[in-house]
Amino acid sequence: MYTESIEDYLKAIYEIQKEYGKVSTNSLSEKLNVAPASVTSMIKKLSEKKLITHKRYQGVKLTKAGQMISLEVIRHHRLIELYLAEALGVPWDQVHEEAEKWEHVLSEDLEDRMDAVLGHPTRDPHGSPIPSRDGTITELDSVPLADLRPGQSAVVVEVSDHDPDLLRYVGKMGLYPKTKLKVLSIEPFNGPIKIEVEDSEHVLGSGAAQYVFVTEIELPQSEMT
Amino acid sequence: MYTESIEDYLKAIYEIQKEYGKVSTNSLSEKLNVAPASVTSMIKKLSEKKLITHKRYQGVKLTKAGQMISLEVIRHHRLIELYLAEALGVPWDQVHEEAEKWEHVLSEDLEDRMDAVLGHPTRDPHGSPIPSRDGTITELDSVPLADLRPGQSAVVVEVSDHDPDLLRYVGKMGLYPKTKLKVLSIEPFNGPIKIEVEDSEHVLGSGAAQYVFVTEIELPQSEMT
DNA sequence: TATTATTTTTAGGCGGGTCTAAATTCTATT
DNA sequence: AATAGAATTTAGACCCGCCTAAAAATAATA
Repeated sequence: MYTESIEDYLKAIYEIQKEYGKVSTNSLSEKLNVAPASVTSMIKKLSEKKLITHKRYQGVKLTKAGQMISLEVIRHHRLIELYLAEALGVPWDQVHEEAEKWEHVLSEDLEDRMDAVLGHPTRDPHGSPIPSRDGTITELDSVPLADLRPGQSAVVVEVSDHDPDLLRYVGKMGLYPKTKLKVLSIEPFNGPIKIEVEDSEHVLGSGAAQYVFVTEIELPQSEMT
Repeated sequence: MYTESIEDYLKAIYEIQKEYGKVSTNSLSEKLNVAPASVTSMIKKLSEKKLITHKRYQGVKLTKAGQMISLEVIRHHRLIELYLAEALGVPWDQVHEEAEKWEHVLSEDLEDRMDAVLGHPTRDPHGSPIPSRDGTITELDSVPLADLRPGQSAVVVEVSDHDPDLLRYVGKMGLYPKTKLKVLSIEPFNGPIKIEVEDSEHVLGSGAAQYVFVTEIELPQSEMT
């Protein structure tokens, strides 16, 4: 078994890799809130354990083994998030914090039980995909809500869970995964975006709209304006 | 917040204190599977934090503050055990191990939610009392099953959870908390004990009977032999 | 290209928790 | 009371994961 710290690094590497492609020492330092020097020494350790590959002053990359572990941790994390939301009614802006700690001590047996109780789910409360036990993960295509044009309709796929305030903010407008919405207007220069959600209008800043991911949908004739 | 290690020590001290009265360095060393020297240095730390009092070469004793923390951890532990058994069907011989890790990372919010879902329970799956949030704990009077005399009837109050094998063993005979039983015979010199549980007979060794705690009950006339 | 700015790494240190080996103190027995 | 045995503590060391400060390598810009 690996230490909590190692699991956190691997998870962070996976996430940065997915978002930016390249994983630098600094990006890890920032994401994990540790000094760059600390990252360097952990990189050394992870390399020795063959969980990542590393070229000095270039970035870092997960090996197959490293990726399996990170996906296992992410699977724990997301299953826990969903379980807490479904079974214990924990609000979606709080599940992340709880899962951050629990994910490291969850047994495989309990993982399976939760998975079964939840009916082998594929998405967590924020819409992020839950990797299967064998490390398969299916990301859905989506774009930031901020990239839509007025008149377009879309369905929410995923909301970033990096900031609880953001989750509460967009939650108040009903912007959860699977929610349908229509863009009414977008002010230029990253101005506010007016949307329609379940027959009521909301306005949200472009900052928030950056973190709400959607896919465009064609509305049936009857629902067209 | 205190470290996981500190919580483990405090919990162990509470349990040894309850079982044997005096808490020696060696007893902690054994219970926690660490070298005696390690215990000594942790004792020093806990004393400085005023969580225990300590007289050289005498034992150790929890302060009020130390006791509150240990009871908080025990509350977590037992709530988790019960929750896992009730909500996720984890067998009673496995809940302990799971709880050992989770107890240290359980938030107060989640503790409350689990407590509520379970209906503010007072006993864990092994019959051990669950301390209330304010640190109240009510032990029930009981004696080891091994101390009963032939002919006596009793109800199981608590089964020690220190050994999963023991739990599986007595579980096979249906000896769970609240189970009624009657002692049919006891062989001398710590010999086997014959009991009747729900109209079927079982024999258990005195070793196991040492860890099953019961209270005597008067059977109604109709059920007397 | 030379210089400055940024990123990354090295060097050295610290606290937490553990260990082994040796010294000390207590306890039990003769 | 002397001494052997057991329990406890001290001394010194290790690993983990983190830190700061300074050096080195790379990237950016005048």
